[in-house]
Amino acid sequence: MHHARATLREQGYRLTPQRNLIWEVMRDAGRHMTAEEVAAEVRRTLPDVNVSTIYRTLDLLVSLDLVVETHLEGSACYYEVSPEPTHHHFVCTQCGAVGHFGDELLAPVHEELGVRRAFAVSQIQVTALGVCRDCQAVAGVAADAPAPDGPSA
Amino acid sequence: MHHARATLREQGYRLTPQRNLIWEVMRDAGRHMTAEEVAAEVRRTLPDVNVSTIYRTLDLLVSLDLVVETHLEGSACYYEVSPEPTHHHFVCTQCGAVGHFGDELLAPVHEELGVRRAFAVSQIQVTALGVCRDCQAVAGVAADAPAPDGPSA
DNA sequence: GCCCTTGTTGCGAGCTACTTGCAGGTGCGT
DNA sequence: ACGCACCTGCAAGTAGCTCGCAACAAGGGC
Repeated sequence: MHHARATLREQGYRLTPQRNLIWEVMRDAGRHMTAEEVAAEVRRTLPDVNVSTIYRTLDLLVSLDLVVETHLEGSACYYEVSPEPTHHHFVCTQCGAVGHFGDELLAPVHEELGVRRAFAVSQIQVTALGVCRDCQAVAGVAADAPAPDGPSA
Repeated sequence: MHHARATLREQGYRLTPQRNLIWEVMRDAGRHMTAEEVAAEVRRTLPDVNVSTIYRTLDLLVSLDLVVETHLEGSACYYEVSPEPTHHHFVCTQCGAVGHFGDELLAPVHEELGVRRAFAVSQIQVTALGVCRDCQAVAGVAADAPAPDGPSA
């Protein structure tokens, strides 16, 4: 639990209340968050934390492998505490629900790139977009009245 | 070769010089490009094409499945003419070289999501980051003098 | 070939997500 | 307790993209 603090200290970085809090927020959330969301959560405790501090700290945590950065769909970048084991995301384009699946499903990709093409893979980013079971059900019910193609939320 | 023009007309969109040119640029490039790069190339022929036209046209081509949108690393979004068959990218974080691999390597992922989790996958975006064979060779040679941790370019 | 309608374009302002430079503040080694 | 190097808040700046609007032009009808 104090893993991050130890790592920071070991690397000669200072333990500030902001860094502590940002780390705790990420740990407690246990899910991917945008920098904006992290900021909002952090400010419930320390209202004056600046967004540049959030970005700088997230970048620092990423560089220490304590946090990973993911581009799900959309413009913003998502962060979450480095998961063990590695996993990937699938996102429902209708309700935004996010699920996970394990890296072992990418074994053929690792095999092809690593072994056959001599490419040293450091990271694979995967995002599957589609429609989740629940939204498929809703779409089925709503099929009588065809939905407009814009998002309804 | 006039595939895009036919598709546009069929869907009731107008064939403008800008749209023609943007499509030709994409086809001739035969690689992924940022909107910025497309704009630069387009302006060699039509200097006054506005960036909003580039974005609108790229969005249109994406919506017609003539072009696909990909988030490689970095902030900008990349576009390329829809490849048949579907493929994914791996990017060398040192030299920026981009390679492709086929969607069939993701069969286990399709299986897991589609069959076992009832998630209707519409699109999977995969980007593998790592170091290509050539840069590994360079890194090996340079290993005598350890590199600083900041980017040197 | 010309006209008219309506889709398209260029322009400029605006927006989101993020970065940077700097002056003042603070963790922590001593 | 002290001091200084690292860190923070602030505000201005940037990249990449979007939007509203008025002028323009594609292409169907004649």
